[in-house]
Amino acid sequence: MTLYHPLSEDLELPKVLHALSDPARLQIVRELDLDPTPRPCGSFELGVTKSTCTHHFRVLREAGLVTQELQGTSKLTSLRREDLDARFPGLLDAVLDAAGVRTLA
Amino acid sequence: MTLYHPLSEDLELPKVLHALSDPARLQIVRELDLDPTPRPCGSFELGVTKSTCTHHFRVLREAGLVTQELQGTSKLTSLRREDLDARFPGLLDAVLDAAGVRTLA
DNA sequence: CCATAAGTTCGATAAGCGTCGTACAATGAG
DNA sequence: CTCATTGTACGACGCTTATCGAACTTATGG
Repeated sequence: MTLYHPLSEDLELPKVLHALSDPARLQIVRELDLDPTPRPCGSFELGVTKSTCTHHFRVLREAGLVTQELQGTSKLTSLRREDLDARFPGLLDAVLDAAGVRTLA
Repeated sequence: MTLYHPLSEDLELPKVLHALSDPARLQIVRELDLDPTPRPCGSFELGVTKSTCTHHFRVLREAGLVTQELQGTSKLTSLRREDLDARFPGLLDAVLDAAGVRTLA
């Protein structure tokens, strides 16, 4: 069973914005931007349970913000920087800049 | 009774992104950007009822995206461009550019 | 082989959202 | 004054969301 990932050209702006409008998910994207090494879901400090975590990563993946590849019992997550920049130039940078203005409003 | 408008420095990124994540509201912001003349709420082609319209404008106002001033029986809406650019530089432009890529995904 | 670790799945719950219709308030035009 | 216009208030509706806990799956390390 392969994980669903929308094609770059099929990314929808409202879905992307909605995915980014949750503090936990914004935090995930932010951490992935600071350190682009693909990381397992569990390595994020989100203060939510595993099942909630699963939920947030699925939202991010289905909106096209991240990819997830299975690696043993882990699932490595990476930011889809190039795809996002291609489809919505400047958007991710602007959001990340905005998220950095304060310690995370 | 005066309408609530958050201060520029109090705008919260998740709220702003959420406000922009609805197609109808994105459309409103887009139209206000194309023609910055303050307009009454009724002058937007949104295909929703008046009460739904009221709802969307309140969400935009409370997120800090627009101002609304009473003028007779109308309520003139304007985009808070300067405030947004000051608080989240480049964000609005990036979103509007992204919204323009297709006819509104 | 067994135990652990990493995620998923499946309810469940409580809250929020987008939408509508109807009734209401306030202003401006005749 | 009266009426049309513009928008609000309120309640209702169905849907989605964020969250959790418990049970399950799957791979890895001893």
